[in-house]
Amino acid sequence: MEPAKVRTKIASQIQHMVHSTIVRNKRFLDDEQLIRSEQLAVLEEIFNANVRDVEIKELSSHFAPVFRNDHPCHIAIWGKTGTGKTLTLTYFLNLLSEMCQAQKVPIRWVHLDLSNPRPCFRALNDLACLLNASKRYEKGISLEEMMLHIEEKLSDYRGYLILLIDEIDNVRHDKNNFIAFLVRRLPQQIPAKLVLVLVSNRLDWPDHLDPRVKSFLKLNELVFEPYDAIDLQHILRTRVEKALNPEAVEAGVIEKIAAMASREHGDARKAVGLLAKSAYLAEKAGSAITISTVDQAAGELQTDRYLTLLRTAPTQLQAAMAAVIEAGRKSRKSVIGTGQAYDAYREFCGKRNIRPLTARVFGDLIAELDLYCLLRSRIISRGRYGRTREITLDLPQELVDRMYGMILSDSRLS
DNA sequence: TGTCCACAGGAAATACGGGGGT
DNA sequence: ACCCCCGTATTTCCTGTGGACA
Repeated sequence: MEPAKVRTKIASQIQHMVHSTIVRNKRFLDDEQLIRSEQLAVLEEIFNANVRDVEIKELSSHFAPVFRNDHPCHIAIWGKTGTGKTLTLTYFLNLLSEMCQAQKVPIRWVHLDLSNPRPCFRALNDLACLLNASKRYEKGISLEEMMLHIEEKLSDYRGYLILLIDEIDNVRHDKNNFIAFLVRRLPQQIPAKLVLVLVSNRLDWPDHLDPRVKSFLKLNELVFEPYDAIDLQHILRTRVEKALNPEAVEAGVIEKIAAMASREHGDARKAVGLLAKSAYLAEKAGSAITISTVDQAAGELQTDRYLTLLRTAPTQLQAAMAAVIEAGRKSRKSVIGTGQAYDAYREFCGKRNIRPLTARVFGDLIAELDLYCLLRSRIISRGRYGRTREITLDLPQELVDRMYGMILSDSRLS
């Protein structure tokens, strides 16, 4: 085909895609891809629907002293992942600073995101960067100097300073040092009115703190409940309007996704993920999103979860899984005993040049796989023929085959 | 009723590895 | 750079167990 024709053909295909598409704006199905103003727009709509109303009210009353020139105390926020802690706080603090500006109250807030773990030094360095107090260091500067940088930078700021510290329990090693700096030292060294907002998904993190630091840490507490089905429906509707062609979403779909998500975890991100997957599947099939599309999408997400779980698992666990699959194929009965599985495991390790572990650990590996629901095992007694674990693979055959293939192709198994 | 199978799974011993101090 | 220490992974050792079978 000559180039010009190819070009018109592709162009018409694209045109077609644009018109027939279910997904209008893919980015609204994934928060990572949204720029800040878009995120806020989404939030605006969600909060207008009274979702997270209680929490916003709590926050408002906590920060109300700001307008009376008082000093609010620190606040700890707890809640599971996907309950919108970060987003709600970002939204709220933006709102707060707007109001403060209107009333000429000097305020500043920074968001220190520790969603992946890092040592005290990194956390401090990141904080310093956010405050424009220093450049990024790999090493070569002591904690002390870093703290001085921060203090110096803030030495002439007299307004409110709000530090939103996300996933604070991710500070490894000398967590005490980090908190102590924020709670005890910093407020004394700088004139600003410091308010810490400490976000975490573990209720028990202050328990590991040095008691001396802990006693200084006067906290107000706020817990984010998981979203319920109604909240999730609001959230999903907003996304459908922004990201999809609403006509392509059949009645009941949103309700179904919301119900599934709230029953399982109440995690909004996962709910939106399910919506995204459904939309993707429907688009591929050229149909609207129906209830059965959602079921299919949920199934695929489940499959993906199993596969990634296994992919990221330690080699020995993979080997154990592969051995169970092999043993299951060989015996052609649905159940296998620990002994057979262990034999298969040794054989597998021999072939692939892995050092086999003892039967004792192998038993623990099986228990772990059971925990992950990758297989099912129960202990039975066969009388004088001994006691053993009865291992069953009751996952769909297709999934088992994919898992097996994935393990074999793993680069760590040479 | 006692025996004995074929493991489970707890406890202690030991090997390993990585971080922190010097 | 080196070593030491400590937490974790693994091994070793051992006791316990439910029920078929004689």
